[in-house]
Amino acid sequence: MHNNQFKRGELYSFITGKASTAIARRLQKNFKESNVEITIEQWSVLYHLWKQDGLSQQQLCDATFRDKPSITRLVDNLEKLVLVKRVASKDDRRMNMIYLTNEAQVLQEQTMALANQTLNEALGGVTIEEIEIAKMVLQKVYDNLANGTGSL
Amino acid sequence: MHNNQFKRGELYSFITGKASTAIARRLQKNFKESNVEITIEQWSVLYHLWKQDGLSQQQLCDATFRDKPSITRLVDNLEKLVLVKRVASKDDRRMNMIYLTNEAQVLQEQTMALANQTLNEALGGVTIEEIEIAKMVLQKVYDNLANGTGSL
DNA sequence: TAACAATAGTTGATTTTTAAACTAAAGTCT
DNA sequence: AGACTTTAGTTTAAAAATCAACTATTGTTA
Repeated sequence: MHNNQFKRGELYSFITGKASTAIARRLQKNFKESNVEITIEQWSVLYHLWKQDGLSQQQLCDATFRDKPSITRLVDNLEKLVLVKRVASKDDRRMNMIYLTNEAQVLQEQTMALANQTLNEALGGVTIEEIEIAKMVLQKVYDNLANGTGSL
Repeated sequence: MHNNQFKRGELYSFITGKASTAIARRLQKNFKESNVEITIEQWSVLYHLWKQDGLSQQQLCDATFRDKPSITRLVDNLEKLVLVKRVASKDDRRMNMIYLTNEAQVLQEQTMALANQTLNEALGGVTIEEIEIAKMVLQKVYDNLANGTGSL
């Protein structure tokens, strides 16, 4: 009920996420060209484990914005690739703590470089100020929708 | 090419599209609560047909940023739901023109209202100027990746 | 015209996502 | 302690995405 009298007809891309889909496809392509044989979804899990190792599956759900079954299967596949390891928590036997293997540590530098390269390709011709505003808008959108039943 | 010295570590959401995922989930939830029994993907096809009826499947690929098999199956399912109809083109017998049924016409007003409501929920507290900049950035990202050496 | 290439769409196999129902382990409350 | 609820994770089934191979039609070109 505030001043959001934007042009509705042009907001389709906000819903479909064309830009993020394009970035993900390009990143996947850049992985493939460098013979990095993991999916973007798997990489997004590794990304958060590189920031902090030993997260629980629930923490990975929150971090990657995926639901529990998705994380279960992603961790399944990452275990098959010997990139992570499930370790039962001693404090709470319901929880699995997910740890990176040495094989996964090796991937960090290369894939982060590819991610940065991809973002450079994506953000060419966009100023830092514009990027900051876009980031802020996307974060606000997420916050608006992430909690509660959230009507304004 | 040059001055994109942004803070990389915070750009994760650009890749994962958390915001657009959140919007899509909320829209799906709002559909469900109003007993609109279609998926967001199906709706995205109908959306473009409401703008212009009788598009070919290839045109729907371009409009929705999906590949041909995806559109084939989406149109399959929409035909099962009696929301669209395939009509062989007379000019080019390779092409199917996709037309909305009366049942689909009825959905337009209700679902567009739900989409607007969802966007209002998503964009609360964001100014028009910020939205315009975010839209521009996302469009530029898409253009940067769609043209180049890119796929599709 | 014949040979070849490009385009529109389909089909098959594999993977991912999602919702819903489910098990197991903690926590809560009397 | 016993009943109830919550939390962490798994499983199942359906929709969708992706990659590759395929048919049919159209366009190009020698």
